[in-house]
Amino acid sequence: MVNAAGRAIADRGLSHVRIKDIADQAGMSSGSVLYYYPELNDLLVEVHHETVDRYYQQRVEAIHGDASPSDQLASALAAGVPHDPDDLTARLLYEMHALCEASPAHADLMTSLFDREVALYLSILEAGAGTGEFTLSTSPNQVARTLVALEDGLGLHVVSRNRSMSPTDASEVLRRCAVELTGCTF
Amino acid sequence: MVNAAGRAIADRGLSHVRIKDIADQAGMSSGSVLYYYPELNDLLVEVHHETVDRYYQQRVEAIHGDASPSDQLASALAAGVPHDPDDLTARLLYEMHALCEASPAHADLMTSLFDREVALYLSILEAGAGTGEFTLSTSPNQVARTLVALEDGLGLHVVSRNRSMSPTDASEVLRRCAVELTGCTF
DNA sequence: GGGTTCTTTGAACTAACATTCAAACAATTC
DNA sequence: GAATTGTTTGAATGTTAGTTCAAAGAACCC
Repeated sequence: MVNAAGRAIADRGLSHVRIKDIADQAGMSSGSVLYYYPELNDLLVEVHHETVDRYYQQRVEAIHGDASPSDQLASALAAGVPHDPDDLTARLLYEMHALCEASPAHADLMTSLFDREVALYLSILEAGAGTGEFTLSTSPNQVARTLVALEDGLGLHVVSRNRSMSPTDASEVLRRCAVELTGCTF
Repeated sequence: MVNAAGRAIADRGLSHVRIKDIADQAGMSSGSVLYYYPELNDLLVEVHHETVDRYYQQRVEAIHGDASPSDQLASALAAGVPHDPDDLTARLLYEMHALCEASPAHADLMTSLFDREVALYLSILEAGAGTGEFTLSTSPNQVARTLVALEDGLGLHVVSRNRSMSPTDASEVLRRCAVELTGCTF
């Protein structure tokens, strides 16, 4: 049902989604949706939660097979930008940003994802600095925050279908910036 | 009236704004709003247009008084991230991103702002490369696109009130990244 | 099987807005 | 100043989607 809600939101947009849409996606009636979520925002929070977890998990798995920090960085970067403007997870994450101002629960989820992504990069960067593969231009934390924020900006343009920023363009911008900040050549 | 609509949207959020809200902000009745904009989306496009123009104008003016490319870059960067999560213009720009998938008019506006911001950085970067103040790590276009996308990512977190990314943090991340990509020390 | 609780449904009800429009009002033209 | 055109209003209407709820159905327990 949380998945159904996610699909419905990605389909119609967060602001236009109806209870009926969620019910249809889940193959049930709107009464049943209300039965489980009398407070509809609770459902949105669960969708957000699942989306954040799924996204973070994807990123962890993306670097899982790689041994060297350089390879890990390359894999992390490749997974950092949506390859497709219709990417469900990416679209949901951006939609959810709109809810963060009004709802502390959503704000916590967004902040926690940011923090975890930064921590993920941080571990790669510190490992690479240790082996001498990377020569960081500034503090590891600063570099990690830069990469995460850059990913978010690039992803926003990809998902919004900016014609001057294709998924390929975005990957390339991110890669080049990472090369510059880490001194690592892939 | 376009201004009134902008205020109403920033107040209540794009998805919750009512015709009555716009009418109230403009000091007229809802009938009058419909009289001028039978197709309400036309009004949203005008709001977007004005917001994009105003934002770009602010950025041009921010660098206006500076003679050297280094100073111009510093000023451009300082204006590149909202100082306040409630910044009206920044909030509107992010709200409008949501409309770009469905409406070509909005998509054009977003793309045109991106292109103009890139062009603005490009002119500064090429000037600085000419005087030898900057040593660009990669193509000027690549650097310009990186800075604009990074601004957008940082701004998104500031506006969404990410507790791990204050306006001050964001400015610092942007500045450091620019130092690295241009070799310019402010 | 009878009883109890949990689920599901969809029709009826409600609330919130958008939209229409006749009438009043203001401005402009000749 | 009469006529015409442009503007504003707010009450009436229509539409959409959220919400309630009684009744039916399923699952479970003794």
